[in-house]
Amino acid sequence: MNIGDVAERAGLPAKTIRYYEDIGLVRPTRDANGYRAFTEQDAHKLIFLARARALGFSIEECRALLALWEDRARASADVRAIAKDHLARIEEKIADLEAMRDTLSDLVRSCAGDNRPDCPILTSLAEG
Amino acid sequence: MNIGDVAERAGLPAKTIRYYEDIGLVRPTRDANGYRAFTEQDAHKLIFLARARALGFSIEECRALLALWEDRARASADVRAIAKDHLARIEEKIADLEAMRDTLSDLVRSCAGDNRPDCPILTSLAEG
DNA sequence: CATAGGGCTTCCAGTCACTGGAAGGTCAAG
DNA sequence: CTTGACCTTCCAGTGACTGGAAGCCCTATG
Repeated sequence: MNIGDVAERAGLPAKTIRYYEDIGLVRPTRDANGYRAFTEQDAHKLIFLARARALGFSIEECRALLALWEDRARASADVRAIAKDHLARIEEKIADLEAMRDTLSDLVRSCAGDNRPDCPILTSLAEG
Repeated sequence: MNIGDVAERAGLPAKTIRYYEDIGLVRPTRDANGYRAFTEQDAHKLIFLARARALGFSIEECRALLALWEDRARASADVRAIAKDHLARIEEKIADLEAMRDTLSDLVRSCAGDNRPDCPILTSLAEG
């Protein structure tokens, strides 16, 4: 398979896949013409990566998950620990964003949004 | 005021303030010894910036907000538009993160997390 | 007067995960 | 034979800092 084929199958840009090779997440061989040759297994790996990335796992977490995936003697506890940590970070982020959203929507609601200069948004940023 | 003083007042690292000077958000003068000399106005600007950044506004949005803040002839509509756009992006992010959280917490819940290799998290990443 | 420490300066490099673009090789169709 | 889609490498840029090295400045103490 050429890079374009796996790219389509994984739903990832070819550039991203080249990058994944650079950092050692996939190791395709090469055809005589220098083109990357992806196996079916490589394609599965990339699909796995695309899904893990879509769930917000960092590249290093993906690397760890891939290693566990390929390790038949893994303990599911190790996988679960990674996912749990990640879940906790996501929940933190959501809480942070919700706090921003609440403040911002209050401010947006309180601002007339007309031609006049008076603006509670600016006042709040200036005065706390 | 030296950089350390404004840093403490604004709650920003000195490094960040130097960076803000680099990109033209503040323009302190210099003392004879080369130290940055911040005025009371600079301090207020930095406090404004710190608050806007804490609400998640990008640097370019902060630049625009700062310009509006300093423009007595501004229309509050312009400020409100920036805030509303930002609010919409935050709401998108929250929705994305909530989708991740929901999927992840299902997966974490379904995984035994013991010594055995069977892991629904990996299965789901591999098979969709 | 020397020195020790803290704060200040600049500049360079690294972060994360790509992304864009230039310059050029390869391949299949018409 | 040419066109156009694909592939290659390499370099640089993104956003918003952050870390670190090398060195100057200021104050306080011995």
